[in-house]
Amino acid sequence: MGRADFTKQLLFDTAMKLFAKEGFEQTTMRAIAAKAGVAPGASYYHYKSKESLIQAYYEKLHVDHEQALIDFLQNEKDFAKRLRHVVRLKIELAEPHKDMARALYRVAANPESPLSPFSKESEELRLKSLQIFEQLVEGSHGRFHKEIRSLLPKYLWMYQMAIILFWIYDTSKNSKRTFELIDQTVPLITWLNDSLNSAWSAPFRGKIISTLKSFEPALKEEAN
Amino acid sequence: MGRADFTKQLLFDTAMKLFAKEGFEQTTMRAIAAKAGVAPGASYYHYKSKESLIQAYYEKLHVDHEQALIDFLQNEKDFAKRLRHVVRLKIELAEPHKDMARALYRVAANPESPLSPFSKESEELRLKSLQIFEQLVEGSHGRFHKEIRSLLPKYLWMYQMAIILFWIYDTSKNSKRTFELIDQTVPLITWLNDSLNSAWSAPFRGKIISTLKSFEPALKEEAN
DNA sequence: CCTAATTTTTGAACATGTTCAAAAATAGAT
DNA sequence: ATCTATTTTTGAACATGTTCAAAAATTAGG
Repeated sequence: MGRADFTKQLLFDTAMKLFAKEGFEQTTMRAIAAKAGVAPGASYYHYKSKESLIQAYYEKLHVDHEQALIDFLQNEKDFAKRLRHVVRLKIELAEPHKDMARALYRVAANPESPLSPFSKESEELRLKSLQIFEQLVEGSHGRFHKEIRSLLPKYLWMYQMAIILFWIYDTSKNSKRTFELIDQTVPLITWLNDSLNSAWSAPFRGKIISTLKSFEPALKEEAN
Repeated sequence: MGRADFTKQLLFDTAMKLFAKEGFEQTTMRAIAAKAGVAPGASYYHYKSKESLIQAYYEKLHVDHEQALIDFLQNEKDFAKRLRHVVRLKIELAEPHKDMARALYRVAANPESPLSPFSKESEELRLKSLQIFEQLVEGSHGRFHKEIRSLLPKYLWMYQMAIILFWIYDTSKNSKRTFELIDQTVPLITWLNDSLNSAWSAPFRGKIISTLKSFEPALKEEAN
């Protein structure tokens, strides 16, 4: 690890510590640099902005998530249980740094920002996240309508986004309500999915699928 | 109108003009003050922050929305048509200032911010927005399950929030895709609502209603 | 080793949102 | 009208994210 890599890692670690202790807003770039023993400008050599430190964190979060899921997804094959666990785990891992999530979310709200979940710059991370849900569906026992099955990963990704959104605003102790929400919505999703296989839903199935198709989250590239 | 009110209004108008022309980020408080012919500090006497100018805009947007709906809601009684029109109109009115919506959204992502849609400070506006949906449901022909009917306004408000969220990220020309999304999801909502009245949904109805109840958006006050 | 090119670091300077004590304008009371 | 209290305005100063030219450290070639 060269001098530069060392400094970069040091800045990241220092920033994470300070963000956790003081909060994202309250932590100044000067403080990070000072604590790391470098000049303020150094931070900007390694990280494009204060917010890009967050993206670095999110990449790490994703890796941790993926890592922690390997065993589980190999053993548990029930769709509902898989979905519940994947989403709960994401929140559990993110919980200690909630205000970083909020900060990211803030910047991410600007579609032109490179940190937007739909931007070109974050495409790589987005696709990696998607893979988790592809894997989730892939290894699941359970009946899926053929077309639904191919759309499902993207929509489950969206579902996770929605849960994260709820969590960001959730002020209950230990985000208790978010976990309750997951526990209550996962069965609904399963039920909805099962319903789409039932005969009674036939008349509407086509319409639903075409809506789902035309608005499926564009995770790969732009098209207006 | 006293001197202060005049200055306040002048600052608001000037800010809106500059935001529309240059964008929210690109417009500096100094520029607003200069164009309005006052000192920078004056802006902060009348508006707590740059973002609070946005809230002022959102209040105005709401009033415009309400105003423009009066006639329509009196004449059109079909639920789906009412919902479609209310939500489309909101977007149409907001469209010219999309990047202000984005800026608001950004700040709003912090639940501790007074601009958060769930904060105490914006409770008044939130309740007023809710009233539109109460009115919408109230005057609708159509069958509603009794318990659903009382929950519906809040969830339609949430639906509108979701549409706004989509719109914020929508980069299609004139936000075309957002309007398509509205046109396609309104029938789905109607269908879902109708479905809940059907016999086949009986076994799940209780569960759905209790989930809807326990997670109904807390638009009035906090409770963990 | 020595030198030149490249990478990394520095720290002062800049831009902009915001604060604040002092000044100016206004309103109220006598 | 004069004095006092209150409201409104001013503009310099501050905090912090960020930039950038110069300096220092490192690497590569001979």
